[in-house]
Amino acid sequence: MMQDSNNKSLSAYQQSYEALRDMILTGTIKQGTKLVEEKLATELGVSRTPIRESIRKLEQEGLIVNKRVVKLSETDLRNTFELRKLLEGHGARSAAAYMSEQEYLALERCVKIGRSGSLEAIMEANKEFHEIIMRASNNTLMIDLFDRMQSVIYLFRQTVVYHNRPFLIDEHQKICEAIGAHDGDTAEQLMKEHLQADLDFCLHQIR
Amino acid sequence: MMQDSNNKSLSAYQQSYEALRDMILTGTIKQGTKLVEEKLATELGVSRTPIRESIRKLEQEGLIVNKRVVKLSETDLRNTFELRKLLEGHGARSAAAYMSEQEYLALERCVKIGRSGSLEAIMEANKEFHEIIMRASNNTLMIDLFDRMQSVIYLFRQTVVYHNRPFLIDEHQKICEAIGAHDGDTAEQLMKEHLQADLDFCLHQIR
DNA sequence: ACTGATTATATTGTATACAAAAATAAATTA
DNA sequence: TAATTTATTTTTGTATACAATATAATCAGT
Repeated sequence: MMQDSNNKSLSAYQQSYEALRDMILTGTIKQGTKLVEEKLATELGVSRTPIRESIRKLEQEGLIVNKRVVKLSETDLRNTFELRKLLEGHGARSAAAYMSEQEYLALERCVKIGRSGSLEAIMEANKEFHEIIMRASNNTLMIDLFDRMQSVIYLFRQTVVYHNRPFLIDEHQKICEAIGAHDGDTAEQLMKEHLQADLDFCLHQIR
Repeated sequence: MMQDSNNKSLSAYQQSYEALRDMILTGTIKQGTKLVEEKLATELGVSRTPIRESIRKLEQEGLIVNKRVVKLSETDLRNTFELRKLLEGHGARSAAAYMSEQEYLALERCVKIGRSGSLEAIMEANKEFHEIIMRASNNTLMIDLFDRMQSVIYLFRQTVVYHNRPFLIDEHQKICEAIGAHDGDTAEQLMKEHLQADLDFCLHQIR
C-alpha cells in the first residue's frame, strides 16, 4: 500500500536501480558493504532479476565494485578529477568557440544565482554550470561519460563540507568571461585550475 | 561435443559475451541488426540469462544500441577520436614524465616491429604501442575507459583498409622519441596530430 | 486501397527453482 | 593451538515459466 512512495508503473528494474543508487549516495548503505542480491530483493520488494541488473549498472558507474559498495580512495579522487580536467577543459574550449547565445545566457545566470541564491539553489546552479559547459563539447560520448561520473563525484562530496568552498563563484565567473570573450585557451586553462582547486579543497578536508 | 571449440569451463556468460562480441566485430552479424535474446540463446546453446547480461555489457561498450548492433556514423567516428586525443594525449604527456625504462624499451620495440615485422605482428605492435602509452597515464579510470573503447575502434577499422596507412610508423617513432626526451608538450602534441591523421585517413576512405 | 480498431504473435521483463561455486563453520589431526 | 579437511550454509549463476509489452497481422468500415 505504501511501501513504495512512487510506485507509478516504473519498471521494477528502474525502481530498484534508483533506490539502490540513492541508498548508496546518501550513505544508507555505507562504503565497503557487501551487497547480497536476495537481501536487497526482499528489501525492495522485487525479485533478484532486476536487482542484478541494477548492480551491473551501478558497477559500471563505479559505485559498486565486486559486489561491494565502493570505498573511494584518495587515488580514486585524483583519477576522477584528472579525467574531469580533460573532459571539462575540452568542454570549456569548445564552449568558447561554439556556444550559442542562449546557452551562454544560461551560464551567466548560473553565476548570478551562485552569488545571490539560497544554498539549495546555489548548489544546483553550480552543478548546472558544469553541465552547460560540458554540453558545449557537442560530443555525446564525452557527455555520457561525464554524466556517468556524477554519482561518484556526488559520493565524494558527501564526505566533504563543500558549501563554503572559497572563491568557487569567482572562478566560475572568470571561466564564464573567457567563454564570452571566445578565448578558448584561457577558458580551458581556467577550468583546469578550477577543478584542481576543487580537488585540493577535497583532499585538504579528507586528511 | 564439438559445438563449442573452447568449452573449457568458462562461465556461460563469459562465453556468450565473447562469442557475441566477436560476431559483431567480424561482421558475422551486421550493423543495424536487431538482436533477439531467445534466438541468440539457442544459437549459442545457453539460456537467455547470460545472453541478456552480454547484451548489457556490449551496450555499455557501445557495440549495441537499443537491442540493435550499432551503426557507426561519421559523427561517432569523430567523437571517438576526439576522446582518444584527450586520453592518449594525456597518456603521452605522462609517459614523457614518468614512464619506466622497461616500458620505454617495450615502446621502442613496437616501433621496430612496425618497420620489420610481418603484417600480423605489425598490427599487434601498433596496438600495443598505444596501450603502453595509455598505461603510463597511471590512471585506472582512463585506462579502463580506453580499453572499453577498443571494440568500437576495432569495428571502425573493419570498414577501412588500414594496413597501408602512410607515415604511421614514422609518427609512432616521433612520439617515442619525444617521450624518450621527456618532452611532454611535444609528446602530447604529436600524439594528437597522429590521431587526427588517423581520423582523417578513416574519413577519407569512408567517403 | 487506406485508415483505424482488433486480434494474434513475438519479444522482453520479472519471478522462481535448482545447480554450481564460494564462503563459513565444524571437526580432525599434527 | 594451529593447520588442514570435511561439512554446512550462503550466495551466485543459469535455466525456465509466465506475465506484461511491444510488434506485426488481420479485418472491418469508409
